[in-house]
Amino acid sequence: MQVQNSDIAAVLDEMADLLEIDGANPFRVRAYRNAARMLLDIGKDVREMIEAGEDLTRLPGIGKDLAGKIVEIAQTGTFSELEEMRRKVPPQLTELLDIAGLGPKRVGALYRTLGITSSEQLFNACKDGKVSKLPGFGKKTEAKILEALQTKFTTTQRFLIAEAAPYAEAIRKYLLEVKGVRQVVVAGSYRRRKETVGDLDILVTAEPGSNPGDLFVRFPKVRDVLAKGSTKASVVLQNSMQVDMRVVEDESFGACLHYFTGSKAHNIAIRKIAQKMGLKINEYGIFRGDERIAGEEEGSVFEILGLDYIEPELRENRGEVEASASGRLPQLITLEDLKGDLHVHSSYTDGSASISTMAETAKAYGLKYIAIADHSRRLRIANGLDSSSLLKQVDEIDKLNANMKGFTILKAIEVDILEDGSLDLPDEVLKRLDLVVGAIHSKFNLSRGKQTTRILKAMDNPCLNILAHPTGRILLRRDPYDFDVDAVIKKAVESKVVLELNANPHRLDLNDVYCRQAKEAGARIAINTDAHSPAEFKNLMWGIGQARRGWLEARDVINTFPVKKLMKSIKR
DNA sequence: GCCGTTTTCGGCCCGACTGTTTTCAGTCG
Repeated sequence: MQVQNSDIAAVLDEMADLLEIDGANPFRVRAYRNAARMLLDIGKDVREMIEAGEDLTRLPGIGKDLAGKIVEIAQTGTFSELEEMRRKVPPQLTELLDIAGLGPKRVGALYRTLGITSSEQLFNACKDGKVSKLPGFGKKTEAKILEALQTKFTTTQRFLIAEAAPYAEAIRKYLLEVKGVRQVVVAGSYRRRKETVGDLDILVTAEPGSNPGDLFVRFPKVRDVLAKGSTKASVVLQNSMQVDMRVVEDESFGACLHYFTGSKAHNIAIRKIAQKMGLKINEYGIFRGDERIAGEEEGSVFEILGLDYIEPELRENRGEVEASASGRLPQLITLEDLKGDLHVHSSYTDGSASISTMAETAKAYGLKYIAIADHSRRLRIANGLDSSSLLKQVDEIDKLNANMKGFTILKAIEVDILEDGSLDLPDEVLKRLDLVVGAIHSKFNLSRGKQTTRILKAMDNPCLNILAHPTGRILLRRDPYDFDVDAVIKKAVESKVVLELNANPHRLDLNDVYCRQAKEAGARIAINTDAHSPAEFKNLMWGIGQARRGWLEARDVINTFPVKKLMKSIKR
């Protein structure tokens, strides 16, 4: 297994944790954390950069020191200072940081005074009343730790954005009915359309005197109230999702919305610019000295700093601030730009509805075409089509199209890419179709080399038009298969094979970073639902969210084209 | 540990809530 960026990031993050527990300079800790985050964001394989002799100090936040350490990690999986630190601070301590209410200072104190290194030891120490006697700890803290340990309270659980959406909407509606409440907006990673969210951040403006927090903590699905003040409250829902609510004055609404939309890294970048201009930004507004000069509208935050408005999906400090300053922000794709869906299933295989029902539903969603791309014969479990059933389907589609007005059903297949890189149906049959979507549904565990060769070979087949869910990940459940994404993107550019952004909220594959990498390399994307039922067309919104996070514009996405242009441009 | 139109040292985003204190440290976002 090759060392990936995420492996290097994990090692740097561990160092940051241990340094923090050891009481190191917080800015030094931040340097490690920033470096770890940057590695996850750049969309370039650092190991390959090293092999190519590239200068790592040109990466943001990487100086001579960290560059050397990253090289060492890439070669050995660790670095000498971390090994030294592990001898000084037991690495198991980092697990205690996951306990709610325990941060590096307290974990360090528990270790130094009581020698605690595991949650079991911590549990016993609390039971014996030893923890409450430590300076800085008390009875309440001890009880909180015990409760957290007993309920196995984890703050690290994440939820698919589509899972969080019904809760976000329900809480929004609930709060809007509270007397005196004027505005309710769900901010945070939900507003940035991140593929998974750790919590919900809700921003409220209300008449003076009304107290939305009182009702917020009584929302029916609340399990625990973590904190409740006059302007801020936090609760945990029955499904363990944390929800934070913040009440602000109207005059601060814009600044607060920007602040609570984040990301943290984006906010820091914005505040640095303000600082250079002698201004101060906080969640209440933009200030010159004590004078508030803006804050009611979110747009004013950018305007005052001389920046173009940055859409929430871009706010990750991945270059959007610089692009905004120089007028180079992308014109992000919107849901309305989509004209069709090129990956739709029917009851011919594992879909729940007939071709005509899927077509009618797509039409009702405002689409002008869909491609019926059912499974091929290899996928027995899904009743995959052989050549003759596929040709029957082709006949049915021809008949349906004869009676369609202003809508086209394209003839397609989601053909299995077999282990050797060949396609699961003969070329003569595939050539009868309007387009061919290829996908991997087996042998996920091939070696990196073999998996890459398999995909590249499939892309060499001129029948193939679209590579479906290219990395094969299932969010929160299954990692992507191991292959060389850079090579596949390069091949997509050369071969004109389109890469799919699968809009199913469990997949969202390609992800944001790869979408952007593909766009910059000159590859084209198709945003497809992979719908197995009529209800799944609504998933296009999650695909659009991820596409926008990947800086995609309408021209990068082929199913924004009218059907004629689409058919012309998909030809290889 | 990084960084530089206050450039090789001295900064590094900012504030709310809690609990343990009696003015503040720790945690969290």
